[in-house]
Amino acid sequence: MTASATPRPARYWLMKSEPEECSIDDALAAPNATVPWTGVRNYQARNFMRDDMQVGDGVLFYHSSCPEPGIAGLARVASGTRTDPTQFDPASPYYDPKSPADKPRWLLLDVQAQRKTRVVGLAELREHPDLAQMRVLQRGNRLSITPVEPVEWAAIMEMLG
DNA sequence: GCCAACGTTGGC
DNA sequence: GCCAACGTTGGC
Repeated sequence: MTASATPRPARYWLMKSEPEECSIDDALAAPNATVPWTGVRNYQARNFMRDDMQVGDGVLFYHSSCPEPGIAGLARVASGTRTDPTQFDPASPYYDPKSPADKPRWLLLDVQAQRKTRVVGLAELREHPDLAQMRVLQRGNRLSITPVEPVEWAAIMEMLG
């Protein structure tokens, strides 16, 4: 008899992307609306991908470093991790000459865009009491991937209607 | 363009 | 292992 793995409850994440590089529109226009999440160069964010994110997890697609920063769409984790090839590409802005070819430092996973939303900006997010602890709203937050609590996800779904 | 916050680097 | 210097992020 085979032990059937009990799927863990869905988790939720916020992933930042500069829309000039890959906007929610760009992701939706990609084949199968799926894009490889290249360029993560922070160990904590990498470890989230490697250790905690699973196919099917919900993703808030966040636009950063742009005129209207905020949540701009919904997506899902669409693959497990694999080597991020941009770390070995000298022409890439994400090139990491210190990453050993036989032991790559950096990983990526696929993200499948589901839909574009209205932009929910930081000011609006800060108004919601359930979001007071949200990682992306904390002072000095710089992580490009952060966990989102179920209560926070629910509040944002409600804001989106 | 400013600047606060944070992670990384590297000398010691 | 400490910690100052430096580079990057990212909202404003």
